[in-house]
Amino acid sequence: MTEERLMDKIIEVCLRRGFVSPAAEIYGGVGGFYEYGPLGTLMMQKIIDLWRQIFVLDDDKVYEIAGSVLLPESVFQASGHLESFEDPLVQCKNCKSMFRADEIISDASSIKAEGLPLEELDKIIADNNIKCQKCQGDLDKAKQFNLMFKAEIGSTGGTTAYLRPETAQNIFINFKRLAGFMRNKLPFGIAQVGSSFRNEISPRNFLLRVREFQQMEIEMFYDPAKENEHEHYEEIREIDINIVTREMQEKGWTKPLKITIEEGLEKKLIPNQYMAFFMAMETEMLKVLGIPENVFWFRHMQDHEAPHYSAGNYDLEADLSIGHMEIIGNALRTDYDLQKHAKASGTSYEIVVDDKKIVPHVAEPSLGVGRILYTILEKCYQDDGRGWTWFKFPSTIAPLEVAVFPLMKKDGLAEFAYDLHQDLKDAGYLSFYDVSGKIGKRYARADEIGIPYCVTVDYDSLKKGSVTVRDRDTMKQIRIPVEDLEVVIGELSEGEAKFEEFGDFLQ
RNA sequence: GCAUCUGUAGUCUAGUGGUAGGACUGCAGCUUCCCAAGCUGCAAACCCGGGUUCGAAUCCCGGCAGUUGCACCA
Repeated sequence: MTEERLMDKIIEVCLRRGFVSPAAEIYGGVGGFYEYGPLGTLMMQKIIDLWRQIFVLDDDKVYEIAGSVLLPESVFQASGHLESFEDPLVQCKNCKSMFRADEIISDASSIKAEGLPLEELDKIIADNNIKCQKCQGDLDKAKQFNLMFKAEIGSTGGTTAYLRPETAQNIFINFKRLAGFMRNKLPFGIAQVGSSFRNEISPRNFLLRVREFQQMEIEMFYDPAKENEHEHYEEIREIDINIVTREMQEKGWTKPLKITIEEGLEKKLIPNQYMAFFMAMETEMLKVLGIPENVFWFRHMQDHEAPHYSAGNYDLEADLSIGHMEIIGNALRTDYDLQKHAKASGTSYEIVVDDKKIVPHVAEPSLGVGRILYTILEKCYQDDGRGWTWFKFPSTIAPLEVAVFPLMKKDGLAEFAYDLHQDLKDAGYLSFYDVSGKIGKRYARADEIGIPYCVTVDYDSLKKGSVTVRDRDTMKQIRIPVEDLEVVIGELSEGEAKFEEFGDFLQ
């Protein structure tokens, strides 16, 4: 008997219960693309809503935009993506290993081959008799591997364009107008949520490595001279975060360091208050989403791991069943992008601060919706060993928040229950009504998709006007008057009251 | 991308060169029924294309998709 992987169990539930499925499945599918079903979409919306509340709506200085997904080549020429996305690769004819052409050349000779055209790379490899690093076999011709999806705009194919590999570029290329909207006063942030595309060589691991993904990003613009004057610093100063420093990585670490934001800044483990703010809020957000604090941390990435635009990356990694996985990227982009676009376009991106002209610096939290969703699924997945499984979602993320069942279909119970369900929906709850099958099976069906509370209408409901409420995680029940139902569900969902506060457990 | 193994109803599977069974799920109903376990009935599948063959879902080739390993991952 082989142990079934946790990821496989989660995929199975996702397919069967309408969370996520492969794109174009009836035509054989297409690697790296997924479609969110009814429950997956509800969860995705809840993740985005929570992010928007925390990072955008709660902050007067942050506004959200919706930019174009397809952008002309000039944007990526300036941003540096064209250059760093197009790696020339060579393949060994014998063992089929792939190498980066410029790297294999610089390893084997003193020639700097970065950025050279393919023909020259081929010539250098031939002239210097460079062989495969593994088996000494002959190398095939170099070819470009482009991680951006290319498109042609116009019926005659006049303009080359690319699907954006990150949402951020929309914000940088609109900086002038956005700064104008913010009345040219720093600091301010521009947020965006939407699809980005990367033509990954080998998509793998379900939602974790995909070619189209939803990002939630903010570009926070600030004066680098005031990088430790964040408006909300006092509110986050004492929040605990987990961190893995570069020093720890060199020594080999087993457990992340738990420190307060304040300590992190004092010990220079966090570069500035803007990065600190995002790290604190991300920690809080994941906890609200049902991901325990002890399974994720911020890792200060090594220089060679950081993106081309970053002066320092503090990625949030989670401990998943398949290993450590980057869920959120926090990049210190400095003035890299604004300078690049200002120069390439001839637009001035300077802002006057204290009578001096500066180009703002940028701190960027980039959160992957799919990766966060998968992490929630994995961390909330419960298995009692008898083949019963359920998701222990908090109400904040549960795709459906309450289920209403009649104990039986007859004697008016069904009608009573259905009206109750409608009332809950009118009150704003994501309610689910089910009459099919036995009551126990309906509880199981609700548990499997993580509905936190089940309300059952029985004969006492008709006689005495009371219903039972069942807690998913303990399977315990209480009986409450029907008129209290909305308030009780509301307080339970908000986490304002404990289940047992509303009545004695039945049986 | 290379190598490897794999691809049968919604899910998990059995199976033979002569077009498929099961379990669970789903649906309809019975059972006065509060934790998926009773009964009846219904629905539902051989990844796609080509080849070999009288005949292939079963053999071969190619594609697509997935697993694992390598490589890649701004």
